[in-house]
Amino acid sequence: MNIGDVAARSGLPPKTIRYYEDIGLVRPQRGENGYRRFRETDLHKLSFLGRARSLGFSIEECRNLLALYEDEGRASADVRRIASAHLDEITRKIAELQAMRDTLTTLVEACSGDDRPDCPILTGLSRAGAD
Amino acid sequence: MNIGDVAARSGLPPKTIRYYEDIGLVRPQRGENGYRRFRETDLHKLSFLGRARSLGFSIEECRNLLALYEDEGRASADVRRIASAHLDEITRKIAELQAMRDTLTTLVEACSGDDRPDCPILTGLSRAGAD
DNA sequence: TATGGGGCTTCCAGTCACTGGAAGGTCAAG
DNA sequence: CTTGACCTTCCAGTGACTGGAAGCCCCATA
Repeated sequence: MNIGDVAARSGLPPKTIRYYEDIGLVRPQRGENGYRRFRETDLHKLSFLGRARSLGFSIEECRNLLALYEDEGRASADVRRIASAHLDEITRKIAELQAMRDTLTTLVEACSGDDRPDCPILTGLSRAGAD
Repeated sequence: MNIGDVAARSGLPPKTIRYYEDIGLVRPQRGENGYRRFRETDLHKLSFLGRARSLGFSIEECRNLLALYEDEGRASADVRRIASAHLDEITRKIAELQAMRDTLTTLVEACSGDDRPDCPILTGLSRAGAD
């Protein structure tokens, strides 16, 4: 398979696949013309990476997950540890965003949104009081 | 005020304040020794920026908000429009993170997390099925 | 007056995970 | 033989800082 084929089948852009090779996540072979030649296992890896990335795992986390994926003697505890840590991080981010949303919702609802200059949003942003 | 003073009073690191000057968000004066000299209005702007950033507004959004903040003839509708768009974006991100969390939670709960290699998390990441 | 320490300056490089674009080689169809 | 799609590499840019180096400046103390 050429890069375009794996791109279509994995859902990843060719640029991203080249980048993943650059950083050592996949190691496709090369044809005589210099083109990358991907095997089925490469495709599986890339699909795995695409799904892990879409769940928000960082590249380094993906690298570790991929290593465990390929290690037949792994302990599932190691996988679980990575996933749990990531889950905590996601939960933290959700809480952070919800706090932003709550504050912003209050401000937006208080703003008349007309052609007058008075604006509780700007007041809220400029006030030194409690956030 | 020197940069250390505004940093302490605004809560922003000196590096960030210099960066904000670089990109034209603040324009402190300069003393004879080359040091930045901040006035109270500069401090207000920086505090405003700090709060807007902490609510997740991008730098460009901050720039626009700051311009409206300083424009006595603004229409609050313009402020509200920016804030509402940002609110929508936050809501979208929360939904995205919650979808990740749901999927991940299911996977993590299904994983025994012991020293055996079987792992539903890895299976979930490698399977071609519906996400 | 020397010196020490902290604060200030600029500039360069790195972060993360790509993404865009330029310049050029390769391949299959018509 | 040409056209156009595909492939290659390399360089630069994104956003919003952050770290670090090299070098002034200022003040207090010995």
